[in-house]
Amino acid sequence: MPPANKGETLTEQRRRPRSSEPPARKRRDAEEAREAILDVAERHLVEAGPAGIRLQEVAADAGVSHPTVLHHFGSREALVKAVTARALQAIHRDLVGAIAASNGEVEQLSAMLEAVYRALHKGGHGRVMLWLALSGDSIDEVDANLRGVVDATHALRRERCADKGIVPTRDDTAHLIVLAALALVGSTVMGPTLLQKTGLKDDEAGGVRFRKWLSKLLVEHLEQRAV
Amino acid sequence: MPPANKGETLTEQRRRPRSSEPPARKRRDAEEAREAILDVAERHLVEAGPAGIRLQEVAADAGVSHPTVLHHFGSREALVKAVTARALQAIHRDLVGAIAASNGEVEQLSAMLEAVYRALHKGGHGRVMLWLALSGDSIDEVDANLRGVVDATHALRRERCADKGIVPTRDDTAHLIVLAALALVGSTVMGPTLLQKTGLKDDEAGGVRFRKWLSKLLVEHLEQRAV
DNA sequence: AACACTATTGACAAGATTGTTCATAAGCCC
DNA sequence: GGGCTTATGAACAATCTTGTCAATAGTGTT
Repeated sequence: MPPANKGETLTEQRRRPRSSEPPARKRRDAEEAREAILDVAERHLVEAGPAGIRLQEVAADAGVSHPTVLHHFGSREALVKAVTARALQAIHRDLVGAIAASNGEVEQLSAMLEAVYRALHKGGHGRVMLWLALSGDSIDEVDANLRGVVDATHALRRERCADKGIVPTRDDTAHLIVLAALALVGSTVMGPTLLQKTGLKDDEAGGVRFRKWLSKLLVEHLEQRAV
Repeated sequence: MPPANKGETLTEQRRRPRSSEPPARKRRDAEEAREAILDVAERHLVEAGPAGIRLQEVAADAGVSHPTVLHHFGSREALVKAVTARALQAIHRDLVGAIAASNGEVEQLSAMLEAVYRALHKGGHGRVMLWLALSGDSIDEVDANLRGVVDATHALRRERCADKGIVPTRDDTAHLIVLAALALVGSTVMGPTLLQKTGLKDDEAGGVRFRKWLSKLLVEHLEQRAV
């Protein structure tokens, strides 16, 4: 039968003296340890998604034992929540930074697309967004500002279109943003594959050319009468 | 795992007569059983990705025991390979069907986009493609015909453009296909979320409107001088 | 009806994974 | 230094997951 020995001797066994080597612990500040563990967990999140985060692997990569991870986060689920929350905040921050850096000048649309793509590519942010979207986790922390992006873009656009006497609808601008988001996020995961399978170059230059082409397409539309 | 007892009495135990109820087996043809198991496994693939396929869950949902699944597929990995291969063949078939159904007339581009989207949405094909792309599995079975799609589209386009004396480049057509693929595949996973977070309606009608808008955008470009 | 073939399953095994407990030790304050 | 807080890890436990093995039971063939 599995029970084997009963619990009387357990305390005895546990109190036996340490055999020989005191294995040199290093004690870090709690916040420091949390951040180090989260760094490792985020790499695993990017690579294998939330379901691929294993306590033992994360602990081993962070150079600690897995009970230490549990000590700092309480449970695996709490760790996953913490790492996704931190990753989504980083994505939000990087996206806002990328958009703000290239101020919404139409001439710089190509630069803006490139900056947003790099923000999504760096640190696997695009992958994280798709992992979470597929896994059913909410990504509210990220898209909370999408409405702001639409509104800001639309205001800028109406201002520029006033000269020509045409008034673009907000839905049109919103659709533009949705398309750009789908193209940029998707290309962080399927970009090289799609470029290669359509007969295009799948290296970095090929990606840059695609995004330049995309910005041209969008500018074409922006400078036309907007329905 | 607890060590439990050793194996001397195992044969004895195994040969003990069945206690009471012979639990009524139903025997299916091997091919039939394989397909039934693959159907269940594919649902799990759509829902949780290749890493989320569990032998016990698949077996339970298929109404068999997990050794039966192993009997038919040999190993979990072989099951995953079989289900992904079958899913990718189905995706290929549905995509070719959707593209062929609406013959590449520019006026019907909206209908074609809608048909391709429905093909990607039905049965979670878009989700499967993204799961596999994120998981690093190759999807060669699907995109083998992407080059064909590009070439066919480009031939049709050159024919139509001959009247106006402009010659579009193949790269331009390929970029169009890449953009459409990114938009349609991505919208099967992030579509409603993005529509909602940009302030658009996130129901089915909102999706249709986005794809109609996209077809308009593409037609605008197609009817212009092509660089 | 006897037999061969094989689809099916219960029982077991080995490893992986998460979580608990307790002793230890590192750092900090008096 | 002495004592307190707490970060850390060894050992253990419980469950999950894949895989093996042998017995059982349908199905068709002779």
